[in-house]
Amino acid sequence: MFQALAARTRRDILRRTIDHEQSVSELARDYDMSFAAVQKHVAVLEAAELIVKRAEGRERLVRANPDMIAHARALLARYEELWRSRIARLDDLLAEDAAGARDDRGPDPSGSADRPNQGD
Amino acid sequence: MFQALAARTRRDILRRTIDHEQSVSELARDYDMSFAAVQKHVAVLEAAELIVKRAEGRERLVRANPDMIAHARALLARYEELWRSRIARLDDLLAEDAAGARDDRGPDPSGSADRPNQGD
DNA sequence: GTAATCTACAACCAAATGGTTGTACGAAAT
DNA sequence: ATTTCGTACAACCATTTGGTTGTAGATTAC
Repeated sequence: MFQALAARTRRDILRRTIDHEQSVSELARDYDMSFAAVQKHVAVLEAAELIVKRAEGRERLVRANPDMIAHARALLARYEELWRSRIARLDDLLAEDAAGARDDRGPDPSGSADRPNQGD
Repeated sequence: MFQALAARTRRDILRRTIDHEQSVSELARDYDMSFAAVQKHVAVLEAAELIVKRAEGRERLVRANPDMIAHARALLARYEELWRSRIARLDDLLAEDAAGARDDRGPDPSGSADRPNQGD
């Protein structure tokens, strides 16, 4: 699933089909690549269940599957949950430790806001 | 970034380094692949800023960067936001349509919004 | 000092990925 | 009926990916 989300074109297709369902050729029209290439991207998204297809005449209408998007988000949320529970554990340790030596060298979650630019 | 999250081994490294920072060789010890392979995975995660490395003697200690994980999650949340706003728009359209067609006072949210998919 | 350890990096390889063109087939339009 | 359109799929190609081994530089241990 993350593999399916890894290509920009596929994320764009996903975004567009959230808005409203579109046929494969409608989608393909707006990308600077062949119809077959877009069709393969759609197939990858379909295999990951991030979209669903529906036949209407000779067209195949594509729409996003919000359940799967939510699922991806939930997986990442679990990582954040791990992080928060780690902080909670550290807080506990520090609270106990604070009675003894107050050492200012440690993980600094509040100030760890590196620039979250670049890298999609 | 999604590309960096696409490989299971890398997601596992990420999960492990959320818990506590570990050296590259500590990480490598638990995978059935060469040290160099793990090192390359770490490099990919580092390039995506999903982890940061810190030198301590001859070791390189790896820890997850929760800001970047939150960023990934936020991107997916935007997709969900698009989905919700699409629903909201459809509700608006139906409400306007009801008000325009009739000189009736007030929208009709009771049961008329039953078909959010055009032509399903 | 020398040896062992941890890391980085280059060169190489097989497989997957992202793209192409060409072909084929059902549905729609003429 | 013939053509056009929308789709699927195969074959092919270049690049990337995920892995390997080997070499070299630091740092630590003996």
